[in-house]
Amino acid sequence: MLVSDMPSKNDKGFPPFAVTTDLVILSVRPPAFELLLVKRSQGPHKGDWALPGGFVAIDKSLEDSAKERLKTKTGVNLKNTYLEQLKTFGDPKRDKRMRTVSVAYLALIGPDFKKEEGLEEVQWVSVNTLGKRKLAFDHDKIAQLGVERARAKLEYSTVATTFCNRIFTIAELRKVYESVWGVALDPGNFHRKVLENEGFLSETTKTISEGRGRPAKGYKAGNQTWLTHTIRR
Amino acid sequence: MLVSDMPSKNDKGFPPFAVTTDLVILSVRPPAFELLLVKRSQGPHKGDWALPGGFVAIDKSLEDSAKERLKTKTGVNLKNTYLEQLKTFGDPKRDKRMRTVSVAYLALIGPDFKKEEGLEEVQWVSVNTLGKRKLAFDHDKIAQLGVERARAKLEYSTVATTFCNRIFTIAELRKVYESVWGVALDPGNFHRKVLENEGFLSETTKTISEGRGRPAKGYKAGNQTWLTHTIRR
DNA sequence: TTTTAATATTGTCAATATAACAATAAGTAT
DNA sequence: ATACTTATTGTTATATTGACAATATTAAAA
Repeated sequence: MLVSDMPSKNDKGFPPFAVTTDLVILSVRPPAFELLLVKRSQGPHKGDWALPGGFVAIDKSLEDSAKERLKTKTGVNLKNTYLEQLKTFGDPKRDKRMRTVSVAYLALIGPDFKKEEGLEEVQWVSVNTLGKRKLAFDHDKIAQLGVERARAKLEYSTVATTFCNRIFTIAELRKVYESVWGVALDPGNFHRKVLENEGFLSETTKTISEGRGRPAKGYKAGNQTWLTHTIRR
Repeated sequence: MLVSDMPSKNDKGFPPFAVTTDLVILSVRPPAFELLLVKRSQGPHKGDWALPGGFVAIDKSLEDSAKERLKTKTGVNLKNTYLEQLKTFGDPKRDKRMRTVSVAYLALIGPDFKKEEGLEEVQWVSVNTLGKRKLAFDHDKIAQLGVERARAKLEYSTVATTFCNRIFTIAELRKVYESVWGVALDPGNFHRKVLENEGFLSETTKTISEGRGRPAKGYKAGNQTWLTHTIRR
C-alpha cells in the first residue's frame, strides 16, 4: 500500500508511523577509517548495501533498540563503545511501503569487535568510498552525517579513546586522530596537547613497546567527556 | 489503552507509533532570554504549560510539521528564523496514552513576532525559570537541551543574527550574546572579533542612533553559517 | 551655544597559545 | 657495540586573547 492510499488516522485517533533505528558504526584501524554495512536480504532495496537497522519494538526504547542491533552486528562489549543519537529522518517518500521515521544513531567502537561469521553479509568499508557508493534508502546521507559528526567531536570531546584498546599509547591515539581526519599531526605538539587536558587520559604502570623505537607509556581513558583545550585538525 | 496492552504489530506488519514534533522556540529581548510555552487545553497534562507541538500528519515532513506550528504560534516570517532538529525522544513511558515518538526542533526567532492574540494561552518565560517550573511530559529536559544547544551554537556559528532585526548594530549583536550566555563581554574585543569573521556581517549604509552616544554602523547578516574565529563565553 | 555624558570604535600591550622544528631519552634490530 | 626508530621534552618565533586605555561622534543637559 502506498502512503497516499493510507488512512490519515487509525482507530486510536493518530496517524500510524513505523519507527526504525539505523546505525552508523565506525571503527579505526590506522590508517583506515571504516564504516559497517550490511547487505539487505529482503524488503525494498533487497541486495543493496545499507546501514544496520530495523523496526523499534513497541515496548523498547530507541536507544535499547540501537544497542541491541549494535551488539548483534559487532559483538562488541557495550561498555567500551560510544553511542549517541545522530538525527531523525522522516521524509514521507523515503520508504515506499509505509510512512517510516528512522532515528539514526552513531556508534564508535574499539578494535576488538567480533569479525562477522557469515550468517549475514556484513562488510567494513572505508568512509572514503561514501560519495561513490549507492546505499539503500537515504543511508548515504545518514552515513555522511555520522562521519562528519565523529570528525567534529574529536576536536572538543574525549570520544577518540573509544576507538582505542583499553590501554593505549599517545601515539596510538594520535593515529586515531590522523586516520579520522586524514591529516598528519605533529607528534610532540599532540603529546603535550593531550596531556594538558585534565581527565582526558589516565596513567597506567604499563609501557608498550611496538618493535623499534622508545617504548611508550600506557594510558587509559580518563573521566572527562569534554576537552578544555580543543585539538585542531 | 495502555502501551502494555497494545498489539506489538498492526495488520501492516509493523508496530504503530504516534509521531509528534515539539518546538523549543527561543527569543532574545536584552537582557532577557526567553522561551515560548503554551497551556495544554486537552489530553494528558491538561492545564500544564508545555512546548508547542502536536501530531505529524501522515503525508507531511517532520520539518514542515514543525514550521507550520512555529508559524501559527508566533506569526514570524519563516525567512528570518532558524530551525534545526534537536533530538528525538521516544521513551516507552513518556506518554501514557500510546507509544509516542517526539522529534524536537529548536527555533530561534527575531524580535518582530506577532504577540499572542488570546485565542490560546501562550506565554514567554525566562529560560532561567526552567529548572524550577514543571512542564508537561519530558518537556523540561527538551527545553533545557534546546537552550544549551543555542548557547553552544553562538560560539561557532552565525545563528546569533537570527535574534536581531534585519539591520542591527554590533552592540545589539553583543547584547544578544550577553543575554544568551548571561555574561558581560568586552565591547572593543567583541567588535573586532565579529568583524574579523569574514561573512558573519555585511555592511549597510545605515547608521543607527540609540539615544546617547556615538551612532553605530548598521549591519545585515552575512552569507556564512560557520565562524572561522570562534567567540568565547 | 557650550559642556557633559554615553556609547562606538580603534589602540596598546602583556599574557597565552600555537606551530614548526630541534634535542634528548630509551628502547629494538643488526 | 652501533645504528635506527619512536617517545618525550625543549626552544622559539608567531599568532591570539584579554584587559584596559584612548579617541570619535553623537544626544542631552546646562
